[in-house]
Amino acid sequence: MTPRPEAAPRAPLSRDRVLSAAVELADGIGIEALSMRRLAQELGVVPMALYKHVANKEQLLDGMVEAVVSEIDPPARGSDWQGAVRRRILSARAALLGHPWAAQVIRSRSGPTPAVLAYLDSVIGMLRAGGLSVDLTHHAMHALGGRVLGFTQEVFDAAPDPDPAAPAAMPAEAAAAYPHVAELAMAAAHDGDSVVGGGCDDQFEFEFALDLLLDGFERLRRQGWSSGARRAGDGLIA
Amino acid sequence: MTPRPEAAPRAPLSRDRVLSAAVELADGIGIEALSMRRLAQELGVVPMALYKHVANKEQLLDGMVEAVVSEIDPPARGSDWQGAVRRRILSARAALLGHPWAAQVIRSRSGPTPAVLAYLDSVIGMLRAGGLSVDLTHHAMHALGGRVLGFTQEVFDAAPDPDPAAPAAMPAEAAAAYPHVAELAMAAAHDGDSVVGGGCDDQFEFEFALDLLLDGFERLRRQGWSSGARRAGDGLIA
DNA sequence: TACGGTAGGTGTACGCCGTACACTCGTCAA
DNA sequence: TTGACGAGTGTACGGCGTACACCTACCGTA
Repeated sequence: MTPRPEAAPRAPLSRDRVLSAAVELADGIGIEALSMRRLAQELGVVPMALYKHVANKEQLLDGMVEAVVSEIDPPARGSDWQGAVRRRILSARAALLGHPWAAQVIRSRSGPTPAVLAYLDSVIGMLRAGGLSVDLTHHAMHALGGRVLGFTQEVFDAAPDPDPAAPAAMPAEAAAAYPHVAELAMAAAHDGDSVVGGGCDDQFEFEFALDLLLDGFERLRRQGWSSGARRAGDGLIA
Repeated sequence: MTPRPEAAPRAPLSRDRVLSAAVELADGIGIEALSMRRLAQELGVVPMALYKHVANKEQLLDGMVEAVVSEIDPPARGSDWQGAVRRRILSARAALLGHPWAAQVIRSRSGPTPAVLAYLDSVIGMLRAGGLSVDLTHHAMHALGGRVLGFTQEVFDAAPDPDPAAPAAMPAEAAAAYPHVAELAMAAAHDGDSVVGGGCDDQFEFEFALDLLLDGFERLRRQGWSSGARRAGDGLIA
């Protein structure tokens, strides 16, 4: 009667259990509050027990990234390259949207994890299949940057406003000092947009920028653009 | 003879001295190694002395951002709006390029500091003066995102390769698993580009993406685009 | 049945971190 | 002369990641 449930004997740890608990905890309390000690406590275990399953906190974060990136839908078939890439990127965005910490963690890693690499590989493949040259594909991937994984590229990481009831119509003194910002904030009155990036329609902003880039790539493809010609100067497009 | 230089009596601290020492130290040892204790030591002072000049580490970081952003050249006059915005953004990039930690710190702040706000205000003003509608300007600013301050938008923050002599031609096994990535890495042989973002010409990539966006804005302006019409779907441009 | 190796969980401890709080000491106005 | 004040100090606390030694339950083998 060794495994008798006299006091809920706690399931044994495993790397997967550690990682998914970490993801869930980060979702709940934020990545900056996620510590090895806090995670251990959540799992009903002493902190050092975690180190039997992950080498250190860095590797824990890597594992969390892998877990999240693996949720991205596989690529769909058919249709034009722009639509295909668009759908894939939007599904990446959807997958990462529930894990606001993921962008920051991925950016902070020094190199890509296998799942990220596989994802990037698939997007590159779609661009190539769409007829973009290696050269153009290369620059397109740089131009997309983190956006390829669905990251928003705001100046600030846009912590959700803790008090959405007072959307801060800009303190009037500030509005005078920064008139153009104030004009934008005023106009974005579809909800209380504070400065830039407060309460706008993130999804629309994301798709706007994405489509602008994809259209640009397609235009360059059609005209056989190559990075050899026309470097600096005014405008890539004649 | 109180201030006699018997042992280099150390200049008194000041907020400015603290901030500029912090900027210099972060440039030297990296932002993650910058601690209040380390900074104090650099200034020949006990850690708590810093707290007479900055409220806490958060405010220290804010002050560092202000210091760096204030280095951005003032806007130039004349010429078309694209050229003007382009030059301003490239000078922001130039200013922040010497402080690789700045992008990360700015992103991690929850709100904009005054200098950042003033800079954004000036860029918005240039777009408006160029004839973009409030609506289009708003979305353009979101599309630019951190790029408006010269941030690169790579998936990874691209720590400089500590061993540039071994540029990692991709381990062959990896090349097989990620063929499209390998193709790109191979082609970007103008130097040892590892994966995506290793050793490419960052300045070119930045200008490529920037010009693509600016051209897109101008195109939308010319056709009187408004976010009211044509939301989701395939392509912003008819 | 006895035994030795091993994998997983524990406990203690170290050196960092940010910073609260009480203090000393030099300067200067009244 | 005194007393307030601002700058720098010293000590201490709670948190962090994790090295290292330990215990213990389980296993295959002899």
